[in-house]
Amino acid sequence: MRRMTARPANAHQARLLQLLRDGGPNSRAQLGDQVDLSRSKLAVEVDRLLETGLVVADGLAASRGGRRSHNVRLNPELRLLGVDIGATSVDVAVTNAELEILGHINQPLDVREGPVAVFEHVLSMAAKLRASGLAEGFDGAGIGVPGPVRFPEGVPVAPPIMPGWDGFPVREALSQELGCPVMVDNDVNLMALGEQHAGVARTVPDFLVVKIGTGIGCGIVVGGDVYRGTTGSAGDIGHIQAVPDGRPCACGNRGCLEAHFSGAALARDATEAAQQGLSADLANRLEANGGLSAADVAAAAAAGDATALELIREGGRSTGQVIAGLVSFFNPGLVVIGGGVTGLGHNLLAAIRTQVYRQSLPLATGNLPIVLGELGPTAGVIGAARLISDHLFSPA
Amino acid sequence: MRRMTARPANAHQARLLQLLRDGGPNSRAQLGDQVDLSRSKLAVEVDRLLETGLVVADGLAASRGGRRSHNVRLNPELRLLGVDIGATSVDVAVTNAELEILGHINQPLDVREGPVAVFEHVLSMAAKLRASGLAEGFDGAGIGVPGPVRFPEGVPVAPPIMPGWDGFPVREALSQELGCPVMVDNDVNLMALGEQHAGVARTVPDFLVVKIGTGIGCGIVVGGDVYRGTTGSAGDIGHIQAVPDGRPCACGNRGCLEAHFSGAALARDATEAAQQGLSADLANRLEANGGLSAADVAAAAAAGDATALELIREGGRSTGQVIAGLVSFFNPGLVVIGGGVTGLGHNLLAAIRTQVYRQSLPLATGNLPIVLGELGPTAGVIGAARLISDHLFSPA
DNA sequence: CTCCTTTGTCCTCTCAGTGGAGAAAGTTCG
DNA sequence: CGAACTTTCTCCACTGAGAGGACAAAGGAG
Repeated sequence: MRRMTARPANAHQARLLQLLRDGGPNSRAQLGDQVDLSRSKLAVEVDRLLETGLVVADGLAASRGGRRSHNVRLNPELRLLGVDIGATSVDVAVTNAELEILGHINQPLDVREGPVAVFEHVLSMAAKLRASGLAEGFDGAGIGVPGPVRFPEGVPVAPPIMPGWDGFPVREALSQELGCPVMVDNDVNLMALGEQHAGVARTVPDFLVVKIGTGIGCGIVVGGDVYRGTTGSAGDIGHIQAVPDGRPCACGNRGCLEAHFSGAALARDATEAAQQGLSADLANRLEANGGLSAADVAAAAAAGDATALELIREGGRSTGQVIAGLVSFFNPGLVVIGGGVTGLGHNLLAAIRTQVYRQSLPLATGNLPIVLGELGPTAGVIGAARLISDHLFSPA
Repeated sequence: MRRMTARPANAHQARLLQLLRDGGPNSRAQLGDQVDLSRSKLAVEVDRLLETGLVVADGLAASRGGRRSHNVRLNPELRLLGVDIGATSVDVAVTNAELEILGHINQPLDVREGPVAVFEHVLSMAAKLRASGLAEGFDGAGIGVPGPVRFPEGVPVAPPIMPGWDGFPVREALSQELGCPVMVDNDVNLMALGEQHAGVARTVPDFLVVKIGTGIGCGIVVGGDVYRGTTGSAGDIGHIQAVPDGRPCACGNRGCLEAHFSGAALARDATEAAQQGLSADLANRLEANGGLSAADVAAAAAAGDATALELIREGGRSTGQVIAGLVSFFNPGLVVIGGGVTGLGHNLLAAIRTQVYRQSLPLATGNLPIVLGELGPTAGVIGAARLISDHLFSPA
């Protein structure tokens, strides 16, 4: 289904669209306060945007002491698709042009089933959202995948945990299927974009987002822009050595952060502890569920289980150790912790904070907040919508 | 002594000045090939630059098959001062506007003597260069200091190795003394700027420069611009933990990279080895000089001394360990090794390379050159000149 | 000497954008 | 209720940056 493909004709229009996206419906006068254009020029550009259909009239605004102004807003019919493909599940959401989530579906799915199978699921999830009346079609889609991406082309490159995706033309294929522009990025970068747009990082130009899920990755934002590195693999911190001569890792080295702490590692450690009889609580959960996950450890810790708590602390120490190095190097204004294991909550956060504040120099940590992400499981899809919105709302 | 304070009036003029700086004398026609301006517009801007005196006529160019064109060049009378204050010595150089070094003085000097004493030396060195006929005055100066700097104000902040400099208004004070615009930055950032301008990093947008001198620091270039971090301490990698529970460091932690490898650490280790009788060669040098420096270790290694070689290898391993983490995180297109210990040369480089290529993922290291800096001791002063030149050649 | 290429200058035309003036629409206060 | 003040929006003349073409100047190739 083809949709309106209008794009802003110049930087002014792009700026106006972004203001309307981030600030909601607005009057010409208020827009004028923010853009340093003469009223006449502003009126011309707004009229042109109205002509394209990207922007529509939205009634009268409240008076600010004089004549009431006519509001404009982004066309409420516009629909963006945000897709966040994780290692073990997929999130698909529909948003309007203001990036408000109108519908959101999550479904477990192993990314290793390969691009064709995964996209079948994604497309059927998108169809389901469409069928429920949320959208007639999509004006753009952002896709997050759990591995490095050659960003300009939207193609995964040598992704360790998703064999079969290497070189698959994700952007082109989905653009064809959906009939709309598509942008592809690493899932961690999208999480960073999400937290920047609607979460804790709204006002910070330089920050890091550490996502601890099945694996561990890091989103890097420099001067308000996501930094992706030379080959698109920036932020790949899962295989930084956290423990010298530590556990063997799938990558062939020893002591990688991911081998010592991640959703997968934590589940494995907990299972081991349960089997060795170190924790009755964990053993019970193991027996009840036939397996243990990070969520079980979180629950056990919340119930006061010392072993679970120690596992979390130990993981926080390893993670904090690595983050401390990144903080010294990058000197961010904020560190956001997110991903599946945010369920571990403040126990984890406290362990990470302790380690970072102890190991980095005061100048770098002096005024450095280390916080949990605000958006939880929606960070990825909001970031995906933001990604494509930035693309659509930039000069053609 | 006051000099011409003309600045480009717009972005076009700034761009032209930068082209003339980086490409040397050039004809209007050739400039036109590079700037996407109409010939008429270009002529107007060049004429205005000629009026300001920043640019002067430079005779006729060779024919390109038709009428010969009139060359223009940056005013050869322009003089920039590059100052690189290290922990134990100071470099001062004079360049023309094309950043060619016309004169260069190095002088040992302990930065801990404090800003007043150091600037006395710097000013007298500048006066010496002036007296030798290289300059009548300076149109701008760039200053590098061995510690974090609040860049916009040009003020060192909480510099560990230079007590007494904290908050000293370096930029303002020197601007007053020299009567010209001054910019101040971390010495490692200037080294990065230098290698970017005239060294190995000319064509790479994202790269790291690791400077191993008395301490260890890292310059970060993102998208062609130096990244300085939130508080100006980005790249401060000397206190990243390289060896868990390793040697105590002045910062209060243990196992910091700087404690295990740096000019200072290497000299100390070598002295220790000599005293323990592990190396006859080093012992001889110790006796001859009354002390050992990194240069002695380099000489001993070159002469085949196994102990010296092992010290270098061990240091390279620690450094490589840390760099491997940075490479995974930052995914640079190039890593440059520089600083005082480049005398250790390829032994060090080989050890670093081995460690990095082993520990980082192939996607990040696949096409990653790790090389020694090209400019040696001039990188800092060239970078300093480049810094102030970028400032002068940007719209006012 | 002729023809072609390159360079530099001049002039006109276009168009984005500014900065009013003034009309339209509301509020406040006597 | 009306007068005075505010705010919003539209219209229009004016400015200035810049493009682009015509043409002159200067040189090379044959």
